[in-house]
Amino acid sequence: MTVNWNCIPNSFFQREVTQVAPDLLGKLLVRHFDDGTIVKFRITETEAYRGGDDKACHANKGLTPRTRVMFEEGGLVYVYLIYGMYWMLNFVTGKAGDSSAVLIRGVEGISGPGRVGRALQLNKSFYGENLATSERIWVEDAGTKSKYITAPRVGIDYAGEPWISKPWRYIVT
DNA sequence: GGAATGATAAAG
DNA sequence: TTTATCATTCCG
Repeated sequence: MTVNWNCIPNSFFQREVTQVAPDLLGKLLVRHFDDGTIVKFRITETEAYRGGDDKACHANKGLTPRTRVMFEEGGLVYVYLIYGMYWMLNFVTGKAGDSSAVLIRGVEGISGPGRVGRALQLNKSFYGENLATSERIWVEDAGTKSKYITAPRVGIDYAGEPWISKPWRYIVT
């Protein structure tokens, strides 16, 4: 069964995270639920988390079992349970060893990254899911380009400057 | 402003 | 083992 014939190839994600993040805006996040229902969400807000120097990126605190997938090649899913109740949805970007990822911060009709995870009924089984081969979650090109603005990222005060001020948050206008 | 709520990581 | 820390959201 090829329900995801239109999914974006992994090569899309294997670029600079600061390019992938704005490119994801306006694209369709597709969720195939266990009961067969397919729902498509238009991505309206993303944030780039760059490996290497960026202290706001989880992977920068050190390679752990949880952040390991970010060191893999782009096109994988990184899900993270925050505050014990919300699953954050991230896409791993870059080549193997780059430890970069894009946080899906908002989709159309839903504001807030925690609510995105709840709407998608995410759980830890999505950790490491490959967007190109998954039959549960993937991304499609909507064929449209969206205008967007940039802004500083949210909720990363612990990272300190200059990372707090980096305009790596992308919002569809 | 502060609580809810659970996995993770670091310390003892 | 315990404790502090969260890429958040909702209620007052």
